Amino acid sequence: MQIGMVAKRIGLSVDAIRFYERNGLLPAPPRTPGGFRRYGENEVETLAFIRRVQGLGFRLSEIRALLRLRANRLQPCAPVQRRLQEKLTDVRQKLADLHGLENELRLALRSCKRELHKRHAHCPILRERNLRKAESKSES
Amino acid sequence: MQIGMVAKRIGLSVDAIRFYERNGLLPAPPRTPGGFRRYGENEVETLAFIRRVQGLGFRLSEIRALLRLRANRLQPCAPVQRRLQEKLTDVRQKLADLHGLENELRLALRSCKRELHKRHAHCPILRERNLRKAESKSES
DNA sequence: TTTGACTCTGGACTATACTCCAGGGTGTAG
DNA sequence: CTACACCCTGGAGTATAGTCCAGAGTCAAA
Repeated sequence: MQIGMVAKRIGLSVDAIRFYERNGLLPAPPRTPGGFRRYGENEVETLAFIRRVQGLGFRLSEIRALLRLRANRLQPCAPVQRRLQEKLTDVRQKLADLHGLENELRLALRSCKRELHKRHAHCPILRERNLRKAESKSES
Repeated sequence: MQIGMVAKRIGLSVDAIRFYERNGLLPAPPRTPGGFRRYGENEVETLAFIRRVQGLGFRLSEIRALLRLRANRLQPCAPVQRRLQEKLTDVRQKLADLHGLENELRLALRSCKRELHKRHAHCPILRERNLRKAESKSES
């Protein structure tokens, strides 16, 4: 199978596959005498694996580590578990951050709407002194 | 006030402030005869504004637009409201995505743990055929 | 006047995960 | 044999939000 076919089957670009090879995620495959890469099902599986764990939020450097684990056939589960746990912690942190952000945005939006109701021309978001603290003496 | 002082007060790097100037977020301030930037409270407020809305998850290109709104003193609230609403929608989308991700990670982790209990040596994450579908005939 | 801290510019560099391109070669069907 | 689709390499470019640097100049105090 040549690279374009693999790309189509997995749903990646040809460039992406070559990029993975250059960056040590996919081993260099055998070539035709003319230099074309020839892939088998193994490589396709590896690429599918990459896509899948990428979908789990791992970045390529982390996937590289996972692939090394996968390469030696001992396949120890514990390190993977540790990584998953770390990733889960990350995700939960991000969730908390985003919840906070959502709240701030809701408040900001609400103050904006109140302002419109009162038919004031000035926006409380733009005029920051209304929101933070009244440190505004030196207003140009 | 010179740039280092402003940087310290706002909690930005000197380079970041110059970067904002280069990129049209902060107007070019007056200079000393020797070429040093001289800032007043106005600029400090603008930088505080930048930090604040950046904390609300806006990126610099969006902040640039907000600053333009802020510059003409009409200060229309409605466009700001629209942007806040869009940003809120974004954030909620991201939250949903992350919740999904969290769930997937939890499941992956659980299957990993089950496997350890059973004292199997192979990790279900690394051996993807256990998770996807059993299309494994051509296993090298 | 000298010192030391600060500032100036332009440009290169960081990380991420690729994409796009030119200029050339290959594989295969008709 | 010729066309045409496909592939090769190396390098540049994309977006984001800055950081880091050299080499030079400036400011204020002692």
